[in-house]
Amino acid sequence: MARAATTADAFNAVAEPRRREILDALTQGERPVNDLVELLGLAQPHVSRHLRVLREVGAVDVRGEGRQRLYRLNPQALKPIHDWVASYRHLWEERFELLEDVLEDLKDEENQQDT
Amino acid sequence: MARAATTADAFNAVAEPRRREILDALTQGERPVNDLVELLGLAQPHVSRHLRVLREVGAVDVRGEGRQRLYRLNPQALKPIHDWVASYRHLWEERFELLEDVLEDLKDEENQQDT
DNA sequence: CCAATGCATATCAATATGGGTATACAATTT
DNA sequence: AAATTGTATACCCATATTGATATGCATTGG
Repeated sequence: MARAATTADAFNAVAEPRRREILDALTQGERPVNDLVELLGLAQPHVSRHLRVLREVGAVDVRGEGRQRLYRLNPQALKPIHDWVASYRHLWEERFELLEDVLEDLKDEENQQDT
Repeated sequence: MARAATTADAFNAVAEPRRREILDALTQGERPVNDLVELLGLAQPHVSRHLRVLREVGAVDVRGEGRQRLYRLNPQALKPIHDWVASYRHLWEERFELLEDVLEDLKDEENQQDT
């Protein structure tokens, strides 16, 4: 048996650095393929391929706009990853650091309310 | 070019479900290989192989104890993953849910203080 | 209607995976 | 010292990946 398909789940899809870059870029908002091609400095077919993988695990959505295809982030697909690692967090963080982070979360929360 | 090695980084190492199971098991504490063999229901050579990958990315440490090899979790190796997904968290969570989680974190924190 | 633009897909190569099985090695026990 | 237990490593196979390149298809412009 070979390694699990990259489309098997978000864990596999996101193991590829370029795909993480794509997702990172999409946090800025919807983008057509060529934007990503430029941003990543990859050949267009590669970007399309990566986007396909991301689409198959539900990490991005597409929308046709004229002859462009606009890709948009679908962050919920990353939740399983978050949930899994999050359960390890207390193991590497000391108590005080943990508290700090929680307080930071609260601050972030407030900032968002202002937005 | 082929896919990145599973030992390339924690992202790749952890993309394999069995390796996540191993890490999950190790949250309970140090364990010899055969314990994991039983827990996972995998052949011993496979478990050893998975452990090697996890060792190479720093996710576990080993210690020889008699003829056993005791593996222990090294959770800090997962921090990069956490940090990456965490930045997406606010994108999938609604404000109220976020607040709830923060409160839950606080509660967890208190519980740990009691431990 | 034909050309051009924006993407997607197909194909080829090189690679390394994960599982199976056999075997080597190390520490213990008898 | 020989046998046993606990692990690691070597080798085989089938598979699917990433990158390159060429090509197909759809939408829009002239």
